This record gives sequence, structure tokens and C-alpha cells, in this order.
Amino acid sequence: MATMTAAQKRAEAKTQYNAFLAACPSQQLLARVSGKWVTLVLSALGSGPDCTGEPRPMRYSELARVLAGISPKMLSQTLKSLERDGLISRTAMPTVPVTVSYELTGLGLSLHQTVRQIKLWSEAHRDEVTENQARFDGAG
Amino acid sequence: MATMTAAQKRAEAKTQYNAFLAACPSQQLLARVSGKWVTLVLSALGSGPDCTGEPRPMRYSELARVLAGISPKMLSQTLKSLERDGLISRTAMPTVPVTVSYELTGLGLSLHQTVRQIKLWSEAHRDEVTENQARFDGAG
DNA sequence: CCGAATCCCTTTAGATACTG
DNA sequence: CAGTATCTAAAGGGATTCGG
Repeated sequence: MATMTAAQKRAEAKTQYNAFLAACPSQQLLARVSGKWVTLVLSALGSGPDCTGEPRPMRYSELARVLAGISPKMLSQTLKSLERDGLISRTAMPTVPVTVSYELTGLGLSLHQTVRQIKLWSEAHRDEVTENQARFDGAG
Repeated sequence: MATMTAAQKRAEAKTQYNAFLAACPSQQLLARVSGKWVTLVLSALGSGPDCTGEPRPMRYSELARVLAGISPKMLSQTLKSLERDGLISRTAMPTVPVTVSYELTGLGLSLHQTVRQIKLWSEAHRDEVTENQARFDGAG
């Protein structure tokens, strides 16, 4: 049957577009950075525990303490994915008990700089956005 | 009872941290931009249908065509949230049937510039990341 | 033509408990 | 100390249908 062309074409277009999206680097990066804890880990490692210092290595337990709300599962998962991308490096010292520290790589540091741009934009425009939202909600 | 201090303190710390996160402008912006279609709509309005042109207004149906994979629901939802934040403006012409067009505001345009930084980073480093991933997976 | 409302499924992330 | 495993809750997103 050569019928149902409309739905068929739509489905085909969608498949192609999704393939295009999957190959799009920007989308990939956004997907990576969008994780709830990814930027927080980047910030912690890139600007110190209070987000105002210098990049420095931190231990697993230190990260867990700084990111107070995170569960061990999510911390491990986030760290592993960042390590996989080469954004952070993991170093295990053969002490007893074992000591593990994480540090931004050069690549991770450059991403941290980019993410900071987002932070700057949001801080610069947050009031404006909040105001717009209030007006929109008020206008109903 | 002043017991169960450990679990209690942990819960308290978490609550405070979550409150801190909720107030963090960067987190708010990331949450907004992280939607699957948000950046695509911004790009379409900010760089034309093929992402290589000038900012210009587009109609609902034109956006639906360009973003081939999107469902009407998500398009409406995305557009409304962007309009609420004052990032795009919506104009309805009282024709029959009604004609609606969307356009970036100044605020939306500036966000688009910031988002482009992410795009540039990801394009510049995609090969490096891919290579890192392959090495990581290979090393098992 | 534009968009709202409903239903359903998949993905994500949090709680908890346990191991080297 | 540094993780892993399992289970469950919640959110995001898609298909479909209906109204202005």
C-alpha cells in the first residue's frame, strides 16, 4: 500500500531529525552538562568548595561533604561519566584505607570556563527574568 | 528525643543545600536551557531555520517543520516557557485562521549568544572527548 | 491553523543497605 | 574510605484527541 503517506513521511522526517540531533555536538554536550550534579562537581573542583577559590584536587568524601544533598550513587555515577569524557582525572593512592582524589583535566578546566559564562549570564539577568515571569503570570 | 542526630543532621544539611541550589541562578538557568527543545528553538529563531542565518520571526507551523521531531505539545510548552521568561515574544495576527509568530527578544538574543559559546566549545573538543571515551572504554 | 487536555511510557534520580 | 546494588518515586516527553 502506498497509502498513509502523511504519517509515514512524518515518522521518516522525525527519525532523520533525531539522527541529526544525536550527531550534533552541542546537543551531546548539553545532555552531558544537564545532569543535576555535573555542573556542581565541575564548580567544586574548578573553584574550590565554596566556589570562590582556585582549582584543586578533592577527595571523594570531601566532594560528598561539599555537595551535601548528593547520594553516593549519584556522586559515583557523575564522577565516572566525567572521567570517561576526560574532563576529570581519578587518582587512587595505595594507602590503607585507599585514598582517592579527583582533579579537573585541562579539558575539564576549559569546560568549566565555558560553564562559568552561563553562570555570569544567569546572574546578570536573573532579576529581569524573574520580573518577566511575574508580569506574565500576572497578566494571566 | 535528642537522639538520631546523625540522620537528622544529614537531612537538615540536605534541605539547606537544596534550598541553596533552588536559589542559585546558574542552576535555574541550566534547568531552563536543559529542556530537549529549548536550545533548538533558540537556535532556530536566532540563526534561522538552517542555523546559519540572521535572527528573524518564525511562525508556529514553520518551527514545527524545522524542528521535525517535535510534537505539538512540546513545541507549545517550550514556546510558552520561553515567553514567560521574556526570552521570546509572541504575536497573534487576527486573521482567519489566526496567524502566530514568535521572535527572540533582546534578552533571548543575548542568551542565544551564550548558548553559542557552548556550541563552539563542543565543536572544538568533540573529537578529543570521543577519543577519551574510546580510551576509557577500551581500558575497561 | 494554533494550541490545550489527556493518557501512557521511558528515563532519571533518590533512599537504603551492603562490600572491598 | 570509597564505592556498588536494588528498589521505588518522579519528571520529561510522545501520541492522540478535542476546542477556538
